[in-house]
Amino acid sequence: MARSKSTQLTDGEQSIMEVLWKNEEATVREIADTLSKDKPTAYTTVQTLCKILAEKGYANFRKEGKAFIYSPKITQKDARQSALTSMVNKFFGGSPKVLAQHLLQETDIDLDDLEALQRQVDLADD
Amino acid sequence: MARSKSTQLTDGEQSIMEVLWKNEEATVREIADTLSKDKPTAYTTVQTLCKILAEKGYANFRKEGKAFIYSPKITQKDARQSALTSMVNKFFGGSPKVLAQHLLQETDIDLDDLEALQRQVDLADD
DNA sequence: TATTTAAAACTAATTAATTAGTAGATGAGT
DNA sequence: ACTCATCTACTAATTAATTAGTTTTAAATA
Repeated sequence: MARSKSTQLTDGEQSIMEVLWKNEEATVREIADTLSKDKPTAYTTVQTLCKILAEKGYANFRKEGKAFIYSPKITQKDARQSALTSMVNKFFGGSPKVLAQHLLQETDIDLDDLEALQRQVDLADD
Repeated sequence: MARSKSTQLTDGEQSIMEVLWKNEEATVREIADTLSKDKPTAYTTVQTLCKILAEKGYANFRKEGKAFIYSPKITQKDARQSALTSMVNKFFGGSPKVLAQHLLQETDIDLDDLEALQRQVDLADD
């Protein structure tokens, strides 16, 4: 037996999704160029990862001319939620409250910050 | 080129650390038995993982008789912090506040809960 | 239309992660 | 001391993840 395919976004997949979320849609070329600003990335590497993202159901694609244009199939919010859930399960005994407590204890976030955030949440409907 | 060794705890490593944190220390046999309650796990599988945990600096070991006894070298709190930091970087643009906002929006945690947690934090000095 | 260019498709190599079997060493009990 | 149980050490197989080269195809342009 060996490892089973991760349901989570891997690091490589994640960095491409980041571009797709920012741009709404993008060609492989655009993604490769964007990622290469940060770290030189071969065109074919991006191509491979895009194909995997589509296979895994994270991205859609359509053909325009001879190039594929990729777009996100899941929202960033959903990806965050899914990552958060799995991390809470793995590290915080499945309890978001334990995570919240950890945040209050170990980061510089305090109640005032959270109250401010709460107000934003109440206002915006995103 | 291929993937580089993960600095994060992998799933397998994590499940063993969980036992070590709960028991303070444990033999391979004890860990294997504990994990097997959940999912049948070969003794040698646990043995391999324990060795890796020691190599990676997550666990200590000492010999007693012919058996090794493993103990955690990092605290659960540290593991949580490190996991949290890397997940905030990966999914929340490096901002714990964005994570906090997400928590308020997408989970059933509200400000009252957080205030209660804050009081606990203020009392306990852990 | 022939050529150039750029994209997809295919191929492939490497390594971590996962899982566990087998052989050999060692300590415990008789 | 000898046997038996058990532990470590060694070996190994599989697959996802990562990265990118090579070949083929198709669009653009001269």
